[in-house]
Amino acid sequence: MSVEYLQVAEDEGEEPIELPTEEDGTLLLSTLAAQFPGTCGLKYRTGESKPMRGVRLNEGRLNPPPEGWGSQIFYCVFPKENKRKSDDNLENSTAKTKRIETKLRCTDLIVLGLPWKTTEQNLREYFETFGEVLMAQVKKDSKTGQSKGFGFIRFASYESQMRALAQRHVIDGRWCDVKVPNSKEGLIQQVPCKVFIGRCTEDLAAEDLREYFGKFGEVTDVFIPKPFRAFSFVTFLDPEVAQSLCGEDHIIKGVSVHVSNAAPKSETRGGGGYGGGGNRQGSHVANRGGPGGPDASAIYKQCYNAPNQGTWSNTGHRSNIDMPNLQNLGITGQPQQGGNQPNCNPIGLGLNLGALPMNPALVAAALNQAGWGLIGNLQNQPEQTFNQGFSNPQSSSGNNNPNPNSQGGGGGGSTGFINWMNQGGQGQDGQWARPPPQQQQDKSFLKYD
DNA sequence: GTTGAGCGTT
Repeated sequence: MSVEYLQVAEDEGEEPIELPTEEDGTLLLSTLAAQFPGTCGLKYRTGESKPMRGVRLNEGRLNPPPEGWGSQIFYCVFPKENKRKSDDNLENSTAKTKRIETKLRCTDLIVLGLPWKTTEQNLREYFETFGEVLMAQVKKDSKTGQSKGFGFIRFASYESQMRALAQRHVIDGRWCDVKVPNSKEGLIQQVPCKVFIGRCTEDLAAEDLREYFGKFGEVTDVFIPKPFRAFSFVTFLDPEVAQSLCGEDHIIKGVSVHVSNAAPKSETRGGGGYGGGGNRQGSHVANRGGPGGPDASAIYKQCYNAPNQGTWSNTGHRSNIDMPNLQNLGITGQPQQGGNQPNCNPIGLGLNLGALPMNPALVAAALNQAGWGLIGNLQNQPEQTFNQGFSNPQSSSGNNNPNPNSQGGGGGGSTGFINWMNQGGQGQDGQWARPPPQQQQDKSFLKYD
């Protein structure tokens, strides 16, 4: 049998090297990353003066273009870090860009939930797609050599570390969590990644915000409430960047917006509900870790049904930085089979959506408080996981398009819940067009008057 | 040869 090779270069103008493909014609991302550490994908030119085209990535395998790999040269794609160099046409192009170079030290990271079969080599190869891996070890029983199902990794760059911490992982077919050792919640940001953008106008689209704020650091999410509420949220990969922008005024497309902390103004109204529980060290940030309520995570655990190997494969969400780290929500589910799931309406954990006079802004605020600040990202979840209980009659759930590019909350919603949320304007008075099916009628902590 | 929340024999 002959192995097919394709030519890959780090960038245009660089000398390509040949990489072997697999039997099925795909190129393993790990193969690619072995030669180009830090790569997260491939792109290629379809013609002169045409834009680059991305190569499909699915389950760690890069799929050839329809016409095959051919003899053309493919170029590595690297995670966007410090994109722009100089922005002279910018009102706000101060030395801020430098802030994102703030280097924070790396720590060992614990990887929980490894399959028994995963070796240190596997572990290393998997995480090399996030950046240079300095150390990878799988803890084993000293006698039997059997894996204990967890291990440690160490990245060379804090950037990579944050990327790895920012999402859940599927390693050798199993959901795994990456955490800072002995930090209970894993990705608890001491500093919030999310900022509140006030004074937005309606023509400030998610893409505008993403592009503009992308100058200061990688933007992982943009959320614009619908209907229009004159504010939005921008989430950065680097909390330092988010922090550095707080309190500032920025001009985007001629609109002066104000950046501030994404903390909800009213922490907990009336004592009931969420805010109080998870608060630590006086921080009241929107996207701190898990829900404050003690039983919320239990409900999440019950509800969450991680995709099994047979179904997650066609979603293409791996290596997607936009994928929320569900462990923050108390979700540690593994693919589980059978069993009656309880109500999987995530709002059912306390938000009574059956109540009528509810507007999206309230929900957004409540979700924020409940630790669902990443809600804008959840549309990237495989439908069968997130959409349970939210099957929108308008969104045919037979459609399993990967929806690869997160446009934040403003993007073309594809999942039932997001659609449902975004339908807020369709009803009269900006009310929710219709409550989702399967809402729970009991405990409501949200008060609106 | 089994297991599935946790925290690293060096």
